[in-house]
Amino acid sequence: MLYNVRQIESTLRQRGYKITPQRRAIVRAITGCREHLTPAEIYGRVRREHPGIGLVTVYRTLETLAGLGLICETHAGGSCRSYLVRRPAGHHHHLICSDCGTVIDFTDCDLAGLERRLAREKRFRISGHLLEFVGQCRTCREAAGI
Amino acid sequence: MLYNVRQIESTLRQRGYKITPQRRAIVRAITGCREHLTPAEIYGRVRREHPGIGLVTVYRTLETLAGLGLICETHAGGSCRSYLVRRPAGHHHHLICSDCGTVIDFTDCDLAGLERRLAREKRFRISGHLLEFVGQCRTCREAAGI
DNA sequence: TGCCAGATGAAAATGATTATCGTTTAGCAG
DNA sequence: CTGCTAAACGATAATCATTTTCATCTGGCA
Repeated sequence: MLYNVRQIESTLRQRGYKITPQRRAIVRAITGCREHLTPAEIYGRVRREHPGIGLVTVYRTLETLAGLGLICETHAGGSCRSYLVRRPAGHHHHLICSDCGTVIDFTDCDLAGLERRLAREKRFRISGHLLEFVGQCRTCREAAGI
Repeated sequence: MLYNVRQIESTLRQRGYKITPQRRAIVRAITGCREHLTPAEIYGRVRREHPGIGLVTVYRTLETLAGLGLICETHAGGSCRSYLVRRPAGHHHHLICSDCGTVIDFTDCDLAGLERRLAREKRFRISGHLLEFVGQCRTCREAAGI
């Protein structure tokens, strides 16, 4: 289950954030795309229908949305640059295609056992983890095979 | 087991890379530190004993060393910026303290089952994964507790 | 309808990384 | 030991993502 425009706007309102045309456009761009997008890509899409918007506004809005847990980021795929992204609902991870950049989410990671063991052995209080698989998606594998 | 200066220089030589005083200094800085370092930090350390060195050389050398698998990177801790780092020997992961930045390596991740399942379900050919735990190390936990 | 805190956009600052290019040098051949 | 050459270096500038600043604008409430 992914958040839709209405849910995101409702959350923003509840937390005292104003609903501006810019924010609406950014939220629509993000929810309207199946793939993860960089801030620059989101800026490009939003500009089509909202030419006056500033890149700064995109950054600010993404930060706000990420802070509210409405969108999330990736780190692996190619360069480590902060890839901004879509909307989750709860704990999840990414499966990233190294060729085309498609990102697929998955939720069940089953790291509790490992986490417990590490916490004990290394004496850490573990608060979270980052897990990303990188590989070649079906489409790219078939394209490469030809 | 971690690579030492001699092993790294030997690998460089074998692959046809020249051993320059700058590379020596960079390798020494990296192997001489228990923690992960950013390119800027490495630059700072190397400059102490080799003031004329350029930051560009640090970047070039780190790229070379990473390409040869002699050093590795982190991504999680705080900002996603590419954290350059120490030397591994084989597959491993990181346990990062969110307070002091200490990085501890661990090797056994046991993700084979999950990887197989994802490959089957999502039709990916998985080539690698990134796994990092973030938490509070013993020292910082005790310091915070006081 | 008017007000004002919060939001915006332009422009500039910052910080990391990469590209360019003329100079230097490691390491090999002689 | 000496000279040669490809590789490496350092200074500088360019690029690119992100953040800061600040004057102006506006969503949403009184």
